[in-house]
Amino acid sequence: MTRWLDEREQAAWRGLLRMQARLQGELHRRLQAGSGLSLTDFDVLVALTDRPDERCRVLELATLLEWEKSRLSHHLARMQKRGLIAREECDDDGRGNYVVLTAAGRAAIEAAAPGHVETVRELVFDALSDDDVAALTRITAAVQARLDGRDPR
Amino acid sequence: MTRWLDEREQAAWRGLLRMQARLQGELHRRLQAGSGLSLTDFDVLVALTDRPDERCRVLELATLLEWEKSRLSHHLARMQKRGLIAREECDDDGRGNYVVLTAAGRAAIEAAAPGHVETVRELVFDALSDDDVAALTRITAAVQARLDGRDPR
DNA sequence: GCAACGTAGGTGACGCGTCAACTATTCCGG
DNA sequence: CCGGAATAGTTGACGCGTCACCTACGTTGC
Repeated sequence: MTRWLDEREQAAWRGLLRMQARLQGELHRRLQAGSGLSLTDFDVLVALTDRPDERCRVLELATLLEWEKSRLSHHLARMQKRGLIAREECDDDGRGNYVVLTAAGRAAIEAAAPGHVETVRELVFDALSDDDVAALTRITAAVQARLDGRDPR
Repeated sequence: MTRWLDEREQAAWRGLLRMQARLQGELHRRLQAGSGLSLTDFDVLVALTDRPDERCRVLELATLLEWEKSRLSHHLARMQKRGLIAREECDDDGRGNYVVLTAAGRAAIEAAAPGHVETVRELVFDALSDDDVAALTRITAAVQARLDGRDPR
């Protein structure tokens, strides 16, 4: 027997789906308009900026981002064409490649970041109380525990 | 001056982004594996099933789903090729088209729905308390109010 | 009754993500 | 060392979403 969602659950579920779609759309549009970067470009550039030497092996980057390697490979090819990143050969492993941030890439992320954070704050955190923020952290952690198969409750 | 996110805010934001990506991926994979439908197919079929006569004008459907008309048009073309929906001409408006559910479409959604709901329950609602569900509803509503420009706080 | 405009819907190109297959290198057991 | 397995990364085909543009029909005003 299927346990269908009751009224309260449906309201929450629909709210989540709709917020997700709209929020991502709006974040993407504003970031793109303000800086020419996509949300995914942003994630890649942030990951590279977080490294001390602004370089990273491809598969390690894929792990950091939790992306499939093929998705990353395609995306890096496009970003390279736009001059945001470059590749460097790896001395100790002939198969490997480093992805490195270019000057243009660093400039792009530095130009984009403040506006993006401001948008997140405006659309999300300005709308939430401290309790809401705590609840959101708790909720997202609980769902991810389920996704991990780590079973709480 | 940019108001960067503090620790608590970052934890919540990262949690939301990560949960979003993982949850959608898992829902998609399971639905696809169980029924051959994508999440978007599912949305289209649900919208049609909700109508008394299982038919709907294209642009009205686009409004219901909050999709761009061109996205819907492309998607309907693919679904039509797979036999899930069909089109019918509209008598009172020579430009218009009805999208109608086929027998195969109805069969597909009826086969897919119970498992999908079960997955949502298992991955989300089984992990949440009543308070969590209420908080989630509140949070998603607050963010959407911001997206609407309806400004609470 | 016809020009101007609005509306319903489709199309083509392009960027993106996934899947499966592929190349090139390294590792490891004998 | 050498043959097979594992690993790093790329590629191509295909489905999907967006944007800009297009066609065809309806509406409205003179």
